[in-house]
Amino acid sequence: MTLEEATKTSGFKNQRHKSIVNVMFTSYQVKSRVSQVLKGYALTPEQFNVLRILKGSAPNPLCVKEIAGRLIERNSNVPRIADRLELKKLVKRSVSTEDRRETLMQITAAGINLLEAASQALESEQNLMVALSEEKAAILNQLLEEMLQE
Amino acid sequence: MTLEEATKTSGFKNQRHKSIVNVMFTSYQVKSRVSQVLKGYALTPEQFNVLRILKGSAPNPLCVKEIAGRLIERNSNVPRIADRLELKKLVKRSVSTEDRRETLMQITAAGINLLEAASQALESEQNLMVALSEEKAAILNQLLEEMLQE
DNA sequence: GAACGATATATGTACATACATGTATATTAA
DNA sequence: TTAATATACATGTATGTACATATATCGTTC
Repeated sequence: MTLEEATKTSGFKNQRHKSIVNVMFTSYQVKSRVSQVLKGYALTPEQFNVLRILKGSAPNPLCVKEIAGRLIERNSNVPRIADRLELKKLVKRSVSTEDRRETLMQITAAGINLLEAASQALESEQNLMVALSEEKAAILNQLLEEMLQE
Repeated sequence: MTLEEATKTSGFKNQRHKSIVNVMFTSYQVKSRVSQVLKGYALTPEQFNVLRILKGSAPNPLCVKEIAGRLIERNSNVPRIADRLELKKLVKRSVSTEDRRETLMQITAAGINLLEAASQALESEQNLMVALSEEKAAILNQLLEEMLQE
């Protein structure tokens, strides 16, 4: 499905205006496909990202602030995502002894197992999600980064 | 802020993998900037989009299904967005006489006024949001559309 | 070391998405 | 024409974002 079909709109003021809508549309499509794959593991994209960040630092725990700082969506409410992950026993929480204000989070063995299975599923779907050559993907990345400069 | 700074990640498996994260990151940044501008008009991006769609068909009303079909985010819950717009008297709802299952929505004069003011504000911020030439924006659009093909 | 301001996290509320289910109306089939 | 099915919308629940505020702890200053 193309952007125009999706929004039933053909009148963009200019290419830059179209880029704004296009980036949001493409992001939505990609995120939907990611969500579908993760649903098989009962994970939301946000929960998956928190697990991924925690695995990156395992076996060392990370504090909530550190996790929030690595998420794309900066206003994600890490304590509440953590609530759900803890209920599923995918992470453990503890109070830092160095700074008792900090809540440390650590991925559990069950969390690592689930994350690895989900990651593998996502990886094998990547070809379906991005129909671009490496060369074109590199150009796309360049343009996306340029887009946000001021 | 670049993608790598934002996510504190430098290890993408390949350019296509990076494109996935990059599209979501750029979309989030753009949507945040749009939200900021719209906040001055007490509108969320979703409310703005519904108003924009209704203005496109004004003075003819549209049914809920039709509006939902034109939104990027397909699972948006139009009745609830409509609730909020109606509270602010920006839209009117009525039952269709042709098919009493349908709820017709129509933008009010107040809705048109607010939409036009907000649109103008967004337009004048567009240069801040998209730091691309028209030529590069056209290439970006081409690549984004190619990305989703199967 | 007590008071003050800063910081880390938690929590409350409004809005939104994702999806299941309920309800009214329309359409189709028997 | 009635019964079954489909459609359009509304509503309930779980999850998440955005943002304001509360609470505990830390660091600093007097």
